[in-house]
Amino acid sequence: MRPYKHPTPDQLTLERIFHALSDPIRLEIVQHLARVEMATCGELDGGRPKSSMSHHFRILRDAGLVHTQAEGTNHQNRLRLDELNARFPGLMDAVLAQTEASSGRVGKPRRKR
Amino acid sequence: MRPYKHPTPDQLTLERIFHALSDPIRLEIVQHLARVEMATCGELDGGRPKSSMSHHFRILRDAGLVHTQAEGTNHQNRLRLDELNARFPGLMDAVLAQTEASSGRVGKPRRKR
DNA sequence: ACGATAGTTCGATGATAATCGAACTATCAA
DNA sequence: TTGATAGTTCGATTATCATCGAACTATCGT
Repeated sequence: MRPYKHPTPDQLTLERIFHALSDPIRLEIVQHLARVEMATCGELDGGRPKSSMSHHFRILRDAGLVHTQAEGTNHQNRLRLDELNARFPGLMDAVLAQTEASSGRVGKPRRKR
Repeated sequence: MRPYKHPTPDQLTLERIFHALSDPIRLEIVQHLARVEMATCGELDGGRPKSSMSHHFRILRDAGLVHTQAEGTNHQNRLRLDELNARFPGLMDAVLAQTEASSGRVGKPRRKR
């Protein structure tokens, strides 16, 4: 299970991406990742069970929105911003424009560890 | 039931819009509307039952993507492009960029009126 | 090797959504 | 008023999806 499978840019579809972003939790994850550049799953769980978070990250990964990389015992996630901008110009601008305005925290207040 | 209820731009949410666009039929409807400016429900049904189409148009309407106006016995739909561009800059660019490239017809070849 | 931590996978449950026929509403034309 | 057309609403069925506990895998530190 370790080496995650990420779709290549040409495999991305709007439909899949829109489905991934149509869930409030996942939309917040994406907007949060834009602010912090990188985060582990645990940092964004907001008290939700790990299995739920794993599920959401998988959908974001499969849609091509997020890249996940194992680093020791925890997994770093980052937005695939460059690739998304290249493939769907404007899309992420729209998604992330909301971000700067509303700095509403997504999960835990912001870190510990 | 006649006078449709359309959300105002400030009532639009990305989440709702993304959900609306996460269905292949609805995504095609939107991309098609961008090409033809206006169309009745029947023009885009692609052989599907009216009740299904009515359902999809309602979701597009409720999400604020489409404006529907009754004209006699048939109802004209148009994309709310200006308002969408104002509220979520870049979003529709991304959605419609696919359109010009792939001119794949959505429903029936292109009817009268 | 042991325990702890981070995350995944599995499976069940409940919620949300798509599909479609049938009945209904509204408008127009004869 | 009758018939035809365009679309909506209702209700049932099915499919898709989110949620979460439990068991599992992998890595690190001691």
